[in-house]
Amino acid sequence: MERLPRSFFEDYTPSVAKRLLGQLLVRRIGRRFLSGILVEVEAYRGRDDPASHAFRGETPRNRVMFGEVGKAYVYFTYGFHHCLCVKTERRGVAGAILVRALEPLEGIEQMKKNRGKEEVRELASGPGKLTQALKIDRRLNGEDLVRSERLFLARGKDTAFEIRDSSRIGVDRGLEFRWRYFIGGNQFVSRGKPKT
DNA sequence: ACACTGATTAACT
DNA sequence: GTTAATCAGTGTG
Repeated sequence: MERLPRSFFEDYTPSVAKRLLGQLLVRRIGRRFLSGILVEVEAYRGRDDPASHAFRGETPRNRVMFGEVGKAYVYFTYGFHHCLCVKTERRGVAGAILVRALEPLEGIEQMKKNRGKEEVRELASGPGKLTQALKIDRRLNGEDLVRSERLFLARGKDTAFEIRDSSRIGVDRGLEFRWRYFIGGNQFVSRGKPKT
């Protein structure tokens, strides 16, 4: 299994986001491995991006978005859900990619238990769903995805797919940026609706 | 197929 | 005090 190196993440966030499609997210809990293919992501930046948590600068919550690239930014939202992002750009410049959906690969039975759902399509087809399926919460905020044994990214095998884009889901600002990217025709993409 | 709502927390203004 | 990078369930057409 070839892990993604630090240099993978040190670039303009929308570019990294597109390259992240088709790669693997791996969660290890004890001896158990849960993994999936990234099929939907969204890019967020900083001062130039009104939809970003980092738009108004650094705060205790978003500080990972300003640190070393390749780390996990995990936040809690709507009083219910955790979301997983990957830090990009470079130290001191805000950037992160929200992982919005996975095509489950390993550990599907465990994911079903974690989610309380049987249909594979319901396991990780949304940002809050995938963190529940993989048992990701704020204890993993700041985790180094380049080195961690508990949560990391690896090279995917399939590269033959069509990348589609749209505006980002669940935000009403920054609609001019088409920074949501997903694999065309993939069954595991979330069914959230972009405004454009 | 689509719209609306309740759930529940914490960060931010 | 308000809002949020969401989800599941319910009601309507």
